[in-house]
Amino acid sequence: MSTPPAAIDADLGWALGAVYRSYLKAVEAVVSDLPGGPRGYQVLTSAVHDGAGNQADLAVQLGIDRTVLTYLIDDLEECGLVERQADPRDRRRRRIAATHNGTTVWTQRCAALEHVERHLLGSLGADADTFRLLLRHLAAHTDEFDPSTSEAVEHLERLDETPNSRARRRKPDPLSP
Amino acid sequence: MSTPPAAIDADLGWALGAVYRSYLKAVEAVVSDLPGGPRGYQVLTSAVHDGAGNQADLAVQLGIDRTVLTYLIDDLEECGLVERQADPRDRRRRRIAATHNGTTVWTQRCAALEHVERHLLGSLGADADTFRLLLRHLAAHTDEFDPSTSEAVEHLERLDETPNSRARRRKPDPLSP
DNA sequence: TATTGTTATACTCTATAACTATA
DNA sequence: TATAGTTATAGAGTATAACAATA
Repeated sequence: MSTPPAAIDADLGWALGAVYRSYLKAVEAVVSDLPGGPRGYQVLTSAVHDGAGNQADLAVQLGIDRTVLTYLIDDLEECGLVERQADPRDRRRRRIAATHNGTTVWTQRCAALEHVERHLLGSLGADADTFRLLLRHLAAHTDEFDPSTSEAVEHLERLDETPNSRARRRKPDPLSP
Repeated sequence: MSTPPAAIDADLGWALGAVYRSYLKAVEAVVSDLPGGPRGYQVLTSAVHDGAGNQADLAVQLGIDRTVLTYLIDDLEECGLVERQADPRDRRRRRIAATHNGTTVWTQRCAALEHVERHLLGSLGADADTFRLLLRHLAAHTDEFDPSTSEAVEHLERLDETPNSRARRRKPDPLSP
């Protein structure tokens, strides 16, 4: 067999996953003692900057379920990094605010993360800033992408409806092309 | 409070996560009927291109445990997409090869994914190719990054050893800056 | 009635340990 | 003895459903 048309290196999803895993591994040393690890740090970031009005919005922003966020904030609050403040205008809502200690901890970790990220993007050389810029732009515009309106699905030939079974010991139907 | 120094949008980890989640959501419609979803597709990609010599290498490449890969290949094999072939030179090793059907399915999905990815990166305009290039470069060089040798950890002020407790109902020690 | 957040519970996904077979 | 792969099991992570408080 000659050179394959597109090896796994060409797969955008694989590359995204590989870089993301690499990032998580690199960052672990800096934030592993925070409850929730990298995600706990992101909650702290949002709290320091008053990023989200309430928990529901914050959960969407972080891509997690609101019930998961409850436990996460519980731990951060018990560590004295953030605190829940009732919104006087809507007493159902809770504003997540960083404590003084939380702000100090965040500032330190943020500086350390800058070093890690610089190292992580080091192989890009002068293009590291370009990558940051493009990635930030993408992240800011993800909500504009609606898969349901994509023509990619229509492009895909119709397949027999074989629902994806993740159950381990179930014999799946063979996929026909 | 004036403009915060660095909101969550500036966080590289958040941006990576947001884009990665967006990718997974976008791709789901194309690969959801494959066992393992996007990851099953990646195994199929590797199988089509003879990407990994054995399962252990493939597991490392995909960032998953080898025991997880076993179940994943089980399902793909039962669907008739890949098959395990014993390596004649080391009969412990199994080569994961795509079946004829698997190659056909992969070719179709790969074409559909191209559309999804183009749509996903659409907001970057002409810079989409640049982003792909930089991301691929990063993914190819992730192994060069060793967090243990990073100066970022030394940059971080020494903290009391407060191991990260993910247990839900345990009172964690308060973090001192 | 709808929404925010919480809690209990069930489910999914992943990792650990022990095993077989090959080297 | 060490390694590749498998299996059973335990564990971590996540989501579903029911609830209380507020709108």
